[in-house]
Amino acid sequence: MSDPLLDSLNPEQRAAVTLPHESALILAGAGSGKTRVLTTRIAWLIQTGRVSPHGILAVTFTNKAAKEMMTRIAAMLPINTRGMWVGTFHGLANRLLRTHWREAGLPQSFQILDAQDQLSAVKRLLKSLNIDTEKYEPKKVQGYINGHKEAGRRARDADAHDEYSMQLAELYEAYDAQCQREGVADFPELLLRAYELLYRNEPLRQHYQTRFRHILIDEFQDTNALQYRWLKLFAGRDTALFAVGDDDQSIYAFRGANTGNMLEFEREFAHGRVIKLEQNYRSHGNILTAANALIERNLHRLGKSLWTADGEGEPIRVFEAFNDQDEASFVVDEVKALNREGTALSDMALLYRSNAQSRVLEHALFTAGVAYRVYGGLRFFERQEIKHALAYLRLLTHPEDDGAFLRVVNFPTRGVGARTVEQLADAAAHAGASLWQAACTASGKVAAFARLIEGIKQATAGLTLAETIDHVIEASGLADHYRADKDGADRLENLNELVNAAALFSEEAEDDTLDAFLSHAALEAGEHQAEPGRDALQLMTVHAAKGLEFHAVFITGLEEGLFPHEQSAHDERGLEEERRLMYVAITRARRRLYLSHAQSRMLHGQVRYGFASRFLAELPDAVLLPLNRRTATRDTPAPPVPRAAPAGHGTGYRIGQCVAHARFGTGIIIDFEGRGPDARVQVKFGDAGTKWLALAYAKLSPA
DNA sequence: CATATTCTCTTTTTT
DNA sequence: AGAGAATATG
Repeated sequence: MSDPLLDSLNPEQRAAVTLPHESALILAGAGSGKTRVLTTRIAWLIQTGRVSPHGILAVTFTNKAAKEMMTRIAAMLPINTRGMWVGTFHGLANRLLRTHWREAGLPQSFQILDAQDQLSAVKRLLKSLNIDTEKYEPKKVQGYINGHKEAGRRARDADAHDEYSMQLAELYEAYDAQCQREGVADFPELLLRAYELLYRNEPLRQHYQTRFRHILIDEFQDTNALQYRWLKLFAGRDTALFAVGDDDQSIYAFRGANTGNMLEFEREFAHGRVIKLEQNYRSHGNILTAANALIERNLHRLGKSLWTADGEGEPIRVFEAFNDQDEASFVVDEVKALNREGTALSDMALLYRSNAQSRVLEHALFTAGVAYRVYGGLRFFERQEIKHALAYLRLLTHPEDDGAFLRVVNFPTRGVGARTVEQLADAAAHAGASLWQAACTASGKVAAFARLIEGIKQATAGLTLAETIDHVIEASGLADHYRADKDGADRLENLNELVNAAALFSEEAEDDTLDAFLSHAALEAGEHQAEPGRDALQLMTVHAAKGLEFHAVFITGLEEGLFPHEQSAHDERGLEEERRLMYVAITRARRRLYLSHAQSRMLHGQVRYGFASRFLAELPDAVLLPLNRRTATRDTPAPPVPRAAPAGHGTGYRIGQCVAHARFGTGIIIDFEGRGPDARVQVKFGDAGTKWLALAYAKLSPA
């Protein structure tokens, strides 16, 4: 029997899509059609009448993935998908809490704190309790709180044995109390609250457990402890869980993702029903050979090996540059050549381990006139001018929000300084009231601010969302402030863009209240720099590249200390995660892959000398094509000789030079100090690390 | 109270 | 190098 949904699937994919009503784990390698299987499964379940859209819960990690899933399902099924719950963990938790806010113990219009907001809330708490921020760093406290929430632990469940941990637990408790008082919830709180809601509320739990007959989870390897418990709670006796993931692509362990959930899931739910999707439809053979060889070095994995029906394809090109600039110019040349041969710029990606590395690359691209687009960095709803405008809006709908109050009480400056705010905070604390309430009974400039907000509230009653925001931007003085600022043009434009975003939101969303828009802003921070339509080279970190694919991929900065990053290279777990990251990077490429490293590069304002990444050595030589120094032609500049590094005051050594030591082996001179008999050099050795050596004693020889 | 200056800290990041 | 925060100065 032929079914158009299933015809184009391979046997494993088809088996996964048509699994009976039981839980199962799908181990889906990179490029094996993971999303396709997930969406086809949903379409198949509905089309064959096994479940109505109402009985489906599909969870992803990013908004992008959720949208993609919706689009694909809609393309396969000509029915309305309204009743289906498809979204991110946080989006779905938010939906649940908005519906059952009373049972969850939240105010109806509770606000969501993003990571920035949360950090300032923590700082504010520490300040109000007179806590030494040297000893209890705000970031650490935030990490502590989130760590516990993500493990499903409240302050009372935190183990506190010594003074330090007891204090942390108390801070956690006080922080939650502050949030409750102000009617706000941070990201992990959304999940924990939703979890507790269902956990404690039997009828509600039963309702959802009966309703969702199929729960499907994407990128299962990225779930943390709380998310896993969350899923278990939603699953009733008759619910089938369909988890799709790839342990080899787990790159978020550093923020709590637990690959162990996959093993746990297999034991608890799948009972051995595991389907491996190993046929890769993306990359040519050599690229997969390299990826497989690399990932096999990891000991902690479920085991899986990609293969392709395509040919070997081209070898992987490896380039060693003198320095970061040389590397960048190599990339530019290759990109231009590929582009001339017909590859669209947008089908090529430039990947790096950390955002800071993009600068040099951008500079070279800009100079060469190559269009490019950088992903990452500040996103729309995270910009300060946008956050200011949103804070005014939050104050309108939810005056108890002290965080919002503090953000804008003196922005634009209206003569309310730190001193005044402190007094206000004292008054509020005494009266057990919010800053807003205290402000309403105050006099002078604070009272003027309160009148301003009241005035805006009245003036915007009955206006549409976009009109309201427009009014707020003008009446608050934000617009004037940025108009007066000579560098404010961009910010002003962004504020206009916010009004447009609101208008668009009103058109698309079912619920276009101010509260809904604010949730939207917090949960979906917005595209990075939406500038579609233009053909541009894609620049991003390896993390940001997960889930994407390109004709040609450049992985740059393959040096020890950078990739693998030195922070992670010390322990086995960190190193395995770095290796998975490299695996993700390699498997982004369809046809052509470039790996480059530089002998030296500017880092934190100074030149650093590094060795080639160990990951390069872990790839089989047979698939690599070392590109020797480009043959200098008339129009290429002479190869940059390691720049006239400060000579070692006539000692015959210079920075950047390779030397050999009887005991430590070979290394590179990275610093120089003193002169004459006291002269010392700092040498970075391959195995022995970095050492200061006195030239008078150490027997060094040029290598 | 607002603005200029110095100091500090730099992995990855979604929600 | 460069941003953001803490701190000194007008």
